[in-house]
Amino acid sequence: MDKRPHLYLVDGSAYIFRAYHRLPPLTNPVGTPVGAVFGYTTMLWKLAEDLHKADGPTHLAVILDKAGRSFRNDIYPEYKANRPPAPEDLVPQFPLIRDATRAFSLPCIEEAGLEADDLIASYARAAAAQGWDVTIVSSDKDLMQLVGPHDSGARIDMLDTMKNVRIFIAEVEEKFGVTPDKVGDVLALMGDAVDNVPGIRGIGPKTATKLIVEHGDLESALAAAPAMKASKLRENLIEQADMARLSRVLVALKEDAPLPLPLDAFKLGEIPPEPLAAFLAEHGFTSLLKRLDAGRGSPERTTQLHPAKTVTVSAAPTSGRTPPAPMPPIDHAAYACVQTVEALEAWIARAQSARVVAFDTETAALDAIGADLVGISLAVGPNEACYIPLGHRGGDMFAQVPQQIDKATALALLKPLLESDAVLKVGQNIKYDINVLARHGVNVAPVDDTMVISFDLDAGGGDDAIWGHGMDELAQRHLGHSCIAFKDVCGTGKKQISFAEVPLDRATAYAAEDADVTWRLHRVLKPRLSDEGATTIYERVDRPLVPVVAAMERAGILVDRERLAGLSQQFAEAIAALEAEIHALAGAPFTIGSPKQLGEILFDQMGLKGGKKGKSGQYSTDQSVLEKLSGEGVAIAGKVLEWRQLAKLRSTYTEALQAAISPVTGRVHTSYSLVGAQTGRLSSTEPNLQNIPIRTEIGRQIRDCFVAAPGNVILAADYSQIELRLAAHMADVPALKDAFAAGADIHAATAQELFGEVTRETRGRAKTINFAILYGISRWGLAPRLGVTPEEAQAMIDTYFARFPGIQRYIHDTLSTVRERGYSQTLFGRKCWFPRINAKNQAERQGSERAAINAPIQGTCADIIKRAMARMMPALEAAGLGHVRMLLQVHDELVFELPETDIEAASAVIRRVMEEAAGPAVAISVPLGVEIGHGISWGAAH
DNA sequence: GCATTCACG
DNA sequence: GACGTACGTGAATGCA
Repeated sequence: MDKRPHLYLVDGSAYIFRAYHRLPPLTNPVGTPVGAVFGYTTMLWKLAEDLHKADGPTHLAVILDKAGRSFRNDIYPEYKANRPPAPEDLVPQFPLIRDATRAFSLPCIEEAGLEADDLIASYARAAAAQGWDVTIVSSDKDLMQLVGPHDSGARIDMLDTMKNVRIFIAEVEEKFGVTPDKVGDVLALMGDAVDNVPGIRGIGPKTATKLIVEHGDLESALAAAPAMKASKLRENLIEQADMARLSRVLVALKEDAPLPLPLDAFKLGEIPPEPLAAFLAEHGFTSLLKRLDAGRGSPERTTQLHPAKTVTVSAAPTSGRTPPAPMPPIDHAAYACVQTVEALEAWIARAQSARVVAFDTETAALDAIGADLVGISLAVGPNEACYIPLGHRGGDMFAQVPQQIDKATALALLKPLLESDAVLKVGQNIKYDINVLARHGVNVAPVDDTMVISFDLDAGGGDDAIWGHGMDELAQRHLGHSCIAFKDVCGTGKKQISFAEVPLDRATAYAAEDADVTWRLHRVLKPRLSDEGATTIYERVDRPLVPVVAAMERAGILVDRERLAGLSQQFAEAIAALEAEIHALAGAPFTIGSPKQLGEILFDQMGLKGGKKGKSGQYSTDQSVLEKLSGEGVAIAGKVLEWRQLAKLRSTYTEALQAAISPVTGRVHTSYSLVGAQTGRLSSTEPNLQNIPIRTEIGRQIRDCFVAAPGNVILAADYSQIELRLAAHMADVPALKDAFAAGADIHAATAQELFGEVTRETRGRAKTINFAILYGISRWGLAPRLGVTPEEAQAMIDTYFARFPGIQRYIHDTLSTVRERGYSQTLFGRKCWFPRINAKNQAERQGSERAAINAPIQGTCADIIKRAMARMMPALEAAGLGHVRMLLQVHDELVFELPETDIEAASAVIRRVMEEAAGPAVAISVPLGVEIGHGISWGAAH
């Protein structure tokens, strides 16, 4: 079976305008400006590389605008009339675009009287009609009208090569709030200043979308105008209806233009290297020329990187995704150690022209906020990597300090590269490197993170053990390579040395390998995002979050050390007193903290009733067991519970938090993991600031130790019952949705439905059952929590399902999808894999089923708050509140620090951003409630 | 290194 | 007749 044809239509004219503004003003050897041409050439090169991918092009054509009038000028003379002339140094580049296209031996189409958009539309429709997939290489919003599936089974999508983003229906909806077939209607209402399409005065994108969503299309919106309440909008809609209709015609694409060349003429074959080489040489594009030459000299490498002579379409496999072509094995001897400014400048130039550079920072410790920068490694291709030592010392006080570039000098040279919009920086857990470099005044952007990409592709995956996303594991899994172990370089335990003391040859092998592996992982993993439908979650949710979370970690939070120390002392005294009491009650001293000893004391020595645990043969002494005993009047049980609470609070919180205060900033900086929870939640470590006590009065005192700087307040904003709201929406449960819409107490409303009356007792039971639903319910799980028999629990579950019928359907549909596909998805498309969903072992299988029921709900909640976080600072800045600091995220809560004078203004922005965070990608049919509080401490903010 | 316990959403 | 139970985390502790 042959691969289905896939036509790429390159919007050449639009591209060079963007490239011109994005790229530096390069000139060729004879002084002609060629910056935009270089960008264009690089793009074609990249597209040619995609030949290897299953969704890469089999056919390709470049479409250009022909100078002069188009048929739209006949309809509306002012069309595009207010365009300023092209910049002086862009004009001579237009003809070079044609040269570049010819150099690749690619067809180039232009037609008088037609704009590129019309030719693209006509070709796209013609190709789709005969069952070809089509990718329009452009980001022009007018062309978004074309995106979507075709009756023939083919699909038309778009590719923005500058942002490296695929645009399909979801992305169009994200931009316009409507499906692609309605984009023309929205454009007609809002008009287009650049093209001088009039639209309707006073209507921008927001109103246009709203009108089309409400009324369905342009004519219906215009027809509905007289019935609207009197307003400027109504007046304009009525008065300028004809302008809107004219605009509708102007923005419509001509989809039936005669095709100057038949589709078959666009078939891609070998790209002859000679004309390309001549063109690259003429314009001084030496980096590309070198790659082309390298390709010609070594055919194996040619096939993986270069659009040279061995590249043929027929070589593409027939179905599925093409595995990335093999890369040469890791060769540590190929790595360079950069010790002079000249060598560094050469590497920076290579990275600039490669446009993608993997990099990694080495530090003296694992603390991004405080550790010293020891070196930086870069990679621009497989085995094309270097290490730049910056802070190495001799191994001991007598050894010589190795030759290194001065740190400040090197960073000043690297800064433009690391901050350049035109160069993508790739890292493995790049949040760490962002934070290290932020301390040196370098703001790394734009970035890709191979760890996060891996997570968005494979969360929860793996056959038995859960797959990790650490570099060593990824290298093993995707590259078949075992990385040099850190402990082989620095040792372990007492003999461990700082990376700063590692000799340069070994440091180079280790550090440059990290960058090389990261570069290779990026090459393998990034294309999978679009192949496997993970682009949206990565590009719209997780990727934008990386710098945001990095900034939160750097901000840290102030804790009151003296107050913590006071609590610690208080707890210690109480613990000592309890210890004496417990030993007296037991009749002998023992280690209270040992569940094993405690179990023997309670159940063997004292002869109390209790059960053994399966595997270890040890008595269970957890809270529920001790509470039961305590309720039966066993004094020692209550004392142990009290002892455990205080011991926990002291060791995990009051002591550990004091130790966590950074000597550099005086604040506590947690580290968030973006890949820590399979559902998409963040997790927090060192210290974990997502489990600070709040549920008991005694624990709550610890929250009071998290304070605002003088003159500031802590502001906490919580989504109220968000998981239950999302469950109501996702399972489409009218009774629950109505209750939320009415602002009711949801547990009370549930109690009313289930038990016919609301008392403290029934509300409590309803709350338990509501949670049980979110977690994947079972009669045996519910029964002990309600203190009823499994049969009684089952009866309540049945009543719940009867009253809220959507729930059972949601559970059933979710499970059958997961069984079939192997993964669940959130409303935003985040996948979570469940490899054990069809396990033979019932316990294992049922465990997976419960997790699979919960994952879309918990994950959607995570997606929503992540979107809020990514939008928060821009929204605050727009309101003149850029100094507000977002400090913490606790799953459904965001914590801020701000001057007390800004409480009101900031609250309004924060509430709006959080409430609207699902849109426009997803419309939730239940309001997302946000509760905001503030005070001098985190405790006081609740 | 593993099991147990318990802090949070 | 089992499974021995709610979902998702991280840290401290005791013990082999």
